[in-house]
Amino acid sequence: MESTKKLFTTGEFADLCGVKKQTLFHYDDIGLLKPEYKNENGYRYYSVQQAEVFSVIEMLKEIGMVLAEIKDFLHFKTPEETIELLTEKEEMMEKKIVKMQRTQQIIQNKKRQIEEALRLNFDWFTIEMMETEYYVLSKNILNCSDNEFTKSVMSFIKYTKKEELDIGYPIGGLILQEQIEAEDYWNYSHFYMRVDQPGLVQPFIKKSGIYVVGYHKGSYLTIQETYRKMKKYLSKEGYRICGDSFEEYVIDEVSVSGEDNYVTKIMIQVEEK
Amino acid sequence: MESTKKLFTTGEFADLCGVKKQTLFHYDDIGLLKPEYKNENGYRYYSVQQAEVFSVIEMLKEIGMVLAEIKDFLHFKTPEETIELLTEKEEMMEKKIVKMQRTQQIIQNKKRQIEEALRLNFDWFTIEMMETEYYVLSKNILNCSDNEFTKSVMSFIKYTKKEELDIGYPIGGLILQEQIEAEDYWNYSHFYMRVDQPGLVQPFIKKSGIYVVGYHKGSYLTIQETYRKMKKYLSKEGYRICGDSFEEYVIDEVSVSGEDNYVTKIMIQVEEK
DNA sequence: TCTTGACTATACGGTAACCGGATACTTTAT
DNA sequence: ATAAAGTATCCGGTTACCGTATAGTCAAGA
Repeated sequence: MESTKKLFTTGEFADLCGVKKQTLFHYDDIGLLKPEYKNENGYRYYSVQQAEVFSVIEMLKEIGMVLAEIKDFLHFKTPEETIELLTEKEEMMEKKIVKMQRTQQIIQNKKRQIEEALRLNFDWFTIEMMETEYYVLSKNILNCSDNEFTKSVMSFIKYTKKEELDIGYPIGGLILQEQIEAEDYWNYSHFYMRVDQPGLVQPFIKKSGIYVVGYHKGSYLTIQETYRKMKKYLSKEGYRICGDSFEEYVIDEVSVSGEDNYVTKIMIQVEEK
Repeated sequence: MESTKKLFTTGEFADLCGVKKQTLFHYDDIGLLKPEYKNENGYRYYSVQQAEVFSVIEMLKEIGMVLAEIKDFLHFKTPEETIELLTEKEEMMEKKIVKMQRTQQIIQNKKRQIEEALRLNFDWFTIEMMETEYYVLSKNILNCSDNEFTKSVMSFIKYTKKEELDIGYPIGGLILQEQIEAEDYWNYSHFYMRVDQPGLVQPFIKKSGIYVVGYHKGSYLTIQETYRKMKKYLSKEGYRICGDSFEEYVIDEVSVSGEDNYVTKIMIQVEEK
């Protein structure tokens, strides 16, 4: 709305739109938003309406269109096409928002994980009552070759990505009771990832019950030390292992530098002797 | 979790992470994510843990950190700092989400506006009962100079931006009853923008009542034609203008090309003679 | 009317975070 | 041993600008 053509200079218009003059030069260059009028010396003058156009450009940018697309759109448009595009973009926005909310949840979970890790004492073992938890498992990787191992990791990680199962919980490794007893500590049977809701796919269930919980600090190459101490602790306290071992990196390269500072949480179901 | 160092080639790792090899080369170049091991021929090999690091990098990117920042962060980190950063970024995410939701709302309103405009007949006038609506107004711009005009538009638009009042409704122009009667059709008294909730600031109120509603197609320079027709219509139907005129561009450069296709909605409160 | 200071345009270079292609070399499976 | 598939490096290009230098222009006051 304006009474007569009252125009803005590039500087004013840039200020109005909250951008640099450069941006307007650029938009002029690529033909996205040409000033209403250019005087004989090349001075640009913009109208109020163009501020509306500018804000639409900003909006379309925000929903992920590149300038060239926006230009095309603003050139060949009918109200119907505009509605169509807006509808399409509205859906994209929705997806983006959902993705960001998921990321937010991941951040929260990671934070909680680190906070928990900060509060704990690595040298102690505890016996804890644990609730049922649900996991998705990778293929069986017991005694597998390097090649099969890499393939399994890949397909598992890609699977969790595709299904959007990663919500900030770490990837865990499952070691069967047999392997623990045989001191075959680096022979995982599966990878796992915790999921919140039992969901569509048949989940693996970590039974509720009493678990020994311990933390190993340092590279996984030295994890046998912690397992040995844990076994000693268990026999002293009168417990016996009665399930598989769940291993999770609770502190890894993400939050500290160097393997020596990694922390692995170990959980094994036990029973009183 | 892994039993022994089983490594991925660049191609495999890229596939695993869902990116191009180029990205990994780039991250290696800038020192953001260096492969665990490089053989004598320069072949890169990545570990499973690095996939975790990669996904954190992606997350940090998503929340708006540039690679250099991410690199710094991943280098000088303690769990405490990680938490601090995550907390900060979590808030940023929240704001971003809110902003996107606002954009979504704007899109919805624009769509509705265009849809309404598509359904209407430009050549008819109607008498409608209208509910109370709330507006924010610009400074008074009656009889003002070009310079004052531009200044007022600027401060008004900047104000609506700052206060985030623009939720997809068009900027409107208010013409006082006097001006309408004097056929002084381009002398606006204020700009306005409709707001949903009465909010903090003292809003201007468009009273509920009966309004004549008409649409002008074409440049605002020819709007007097529509006003004349409207007046004729009103006297024929036995109505008299009893309020100011509210003008809104319902179809502008945003959805069509060229002033000739613009559509201005005109609303004036009336009473029976 | 002239001067001065604030503003403007153009041109050129640079930035981030990659992408794609060309070329030459390695690995690996047969 | 050989071929197919994969890899590294170099180089240029991309998008949406930002900064700076230079030169020209505008507008307000003396």
